[in-house]
Amino acid sequence: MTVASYPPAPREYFLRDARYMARALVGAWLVRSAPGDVRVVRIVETEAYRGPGDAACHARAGLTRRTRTLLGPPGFAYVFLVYGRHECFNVVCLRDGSGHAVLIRAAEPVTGIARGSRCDGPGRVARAMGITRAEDGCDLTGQPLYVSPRQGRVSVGVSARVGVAYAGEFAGRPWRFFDRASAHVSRPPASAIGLGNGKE
DNA sequence: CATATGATTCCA
DNA sequence: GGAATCATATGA
Repeated sequence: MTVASYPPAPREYFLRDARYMARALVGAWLVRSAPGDVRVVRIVETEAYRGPGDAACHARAGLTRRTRTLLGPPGFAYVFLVYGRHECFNVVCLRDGSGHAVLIRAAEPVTGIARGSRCDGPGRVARAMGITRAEDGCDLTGQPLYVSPRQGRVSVGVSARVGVAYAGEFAGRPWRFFDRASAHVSRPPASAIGLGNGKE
């Protein structure tokens, strides 16, 4: 397999609500293609963040230094630091100023990922792909970092988002999506099907 | 300027 | 179970 097997998605691919974008990204590929550094992972878990009206979305703060790319045009990377140590990688979508984005929460190593390096968990995905805040605002429709659409079918599970308990009624919205067949989802899918996970 | 906290991970 | 660790957002 070469990078040619994973063509970049065009801008139009990103012009949709985060709910649909998040679902579409399950099974899609995230590719880093730079001279001497080719990495590919298969996305298996995502979450939708839906703009200023979503109490869990950073866009609720309005236009600030941090939300500049989140509130920018679709098809670009929104990368932020959480808990002072972990970078989180998001795909901005829908339309310029909408504040919609999809958090990539977990992936499966495909190519160029160091052996033993895990990709389950948003901080780990970013680290495995070498994504830092330096990539914030990066255009995702071409090299060096891009998304390649899913090939084939995927059975997608749905659950509430993780780590957003502070968001009131929005904490329970079923805006997390994952590949039911993947062993690399960051949390047990059991929490997903409404059976509860013993917490919260 | 001061302070609280987080879209998490790692270790005990 | 709890600490780590710092940029951001918010309020004085």
